[in-house]
Amino acid sequence: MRLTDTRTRRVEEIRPERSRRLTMYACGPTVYRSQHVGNLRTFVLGDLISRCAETLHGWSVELVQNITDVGHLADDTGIELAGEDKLLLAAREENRDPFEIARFYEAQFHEDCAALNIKPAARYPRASECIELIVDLISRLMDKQHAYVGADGSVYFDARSFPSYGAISGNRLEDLRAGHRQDAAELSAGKRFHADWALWKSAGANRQMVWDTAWGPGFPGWHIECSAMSLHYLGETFDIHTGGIDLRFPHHEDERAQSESAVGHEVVRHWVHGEHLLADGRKMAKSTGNVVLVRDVAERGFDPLAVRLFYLTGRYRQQMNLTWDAIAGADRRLRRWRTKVAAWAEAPSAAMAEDYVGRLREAFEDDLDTPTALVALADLEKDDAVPAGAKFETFAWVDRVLGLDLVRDVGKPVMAAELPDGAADLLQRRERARAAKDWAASDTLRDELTSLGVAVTDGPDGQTWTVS
RNA sequence: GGCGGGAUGGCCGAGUGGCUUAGGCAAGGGCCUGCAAAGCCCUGUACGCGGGUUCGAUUCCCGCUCCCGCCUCCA
Repeated sequence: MRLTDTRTRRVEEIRPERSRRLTMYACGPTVYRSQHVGNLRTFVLGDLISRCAETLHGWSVELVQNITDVGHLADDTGIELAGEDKLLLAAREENRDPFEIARFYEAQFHEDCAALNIKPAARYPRASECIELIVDLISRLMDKQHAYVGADGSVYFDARSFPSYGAISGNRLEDLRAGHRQDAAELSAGKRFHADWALWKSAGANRQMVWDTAWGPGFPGWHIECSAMSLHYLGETFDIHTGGIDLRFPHHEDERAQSESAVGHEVVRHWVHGEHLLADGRKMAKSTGNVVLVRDVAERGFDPLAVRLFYLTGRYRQQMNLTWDAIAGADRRLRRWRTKVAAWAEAPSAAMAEDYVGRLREAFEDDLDTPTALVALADLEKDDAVPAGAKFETFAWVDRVLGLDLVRDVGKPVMAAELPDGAADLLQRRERARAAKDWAASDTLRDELTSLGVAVTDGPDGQTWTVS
């Protein structure tokens, strides 16, 4: 398996350190709002790596994904307003327990992942439940002189104590512009150097989500939880760390500095970053106002997995521009494939089409070249030389990587679908109308059946129907 | 100012020094149908701008323009 490593800036051969077990950490959601399809794109990236490892190599995958439910959550005001649970909104406005909010969005995150066929991680540690790990790690960094208590009582990491700072992002400490987006004085308060960052934030006036420590009451900084969790759950060396490209700096740079300063060597063997999903040509973000949620896709009548297929039409290292036309196109292709796969499943069984399997395998291995894999599938779909049974087996196999539920409709026509009330009668009347060549009545009845969710098709042997 | 990624036909999006210049969706034509839908077959339109290298560049080099992202909220 080859993947582009952000740190080495090259495509690297991935071999698990522990021969057949791939260890991976995926930066997870901050659960104070809904995850949008841009966030989900990155999670699908991790899922693709997992599925390739399992399906193509037979490796087991140990994936850990954090749930950030403390920290910068505390002073963020960006909560969803439209279509949200009113109780939740009230809780927020009345300054009720923020953990209620966190748990609500955490549950929603899992639902959205399930809708996109993202396989669950082995663990989803919550930051709020890893405070001990975090405090221990900060203590180690203090002991090793990589951290200090600032003038404001917060604990900071001393960026200049980590010589290879910038290895992932290409940034140089001396070139970073202090306070590029915020007031420099405010940001640097308590720090010795503007690029230092908080490991432990002093509670200040906050009363909720605050823990007591030797440095006083407070809460963890943004980056430290990932170091603490990954070191604890995956060990001092693990294979792959994924995340969105925006996390490359400062989040992953800082995480790397913390982890390596603590253990004294490189912890993450390969950093893999997914590019952004754009909408209207801009990064999808709440603040930009171009957010699309999984439920928005469903509400327009599209299968959420059309979004997953849409991701697959581009490479993970490229930005993609989301349009509803593109989603509609993916949705249509998805339906067509499912219908065909179901039809092929009825044919005599046959072994997989090995030449196509080879093409597919090679595409995935080549830095997750999913567009090329989809081309191979399009070719296979139309290849008359391949028996239907072999097409079925090959599509079923590849779906273990693609995760598109391509076999969803298999066996469906065999099962007797329940007709809605009155539909059987309409069908009988339509059959009589057709026999009498009363096309006007036939069309009216077809419309009525459609509104009941029964799709009628006319063929040489009369009408057939399916229930949607 | 530093760092990272782009600009391909109506839309999305691969890719390549020339060879049949992906694929999907849409569109146009056809088959099928009483008419549709679905399905099937066929068919266009392209490589941001200006130089250079080359027999030949969308692909390599130089310059330019524009776009997106990060520089301590960010997938």
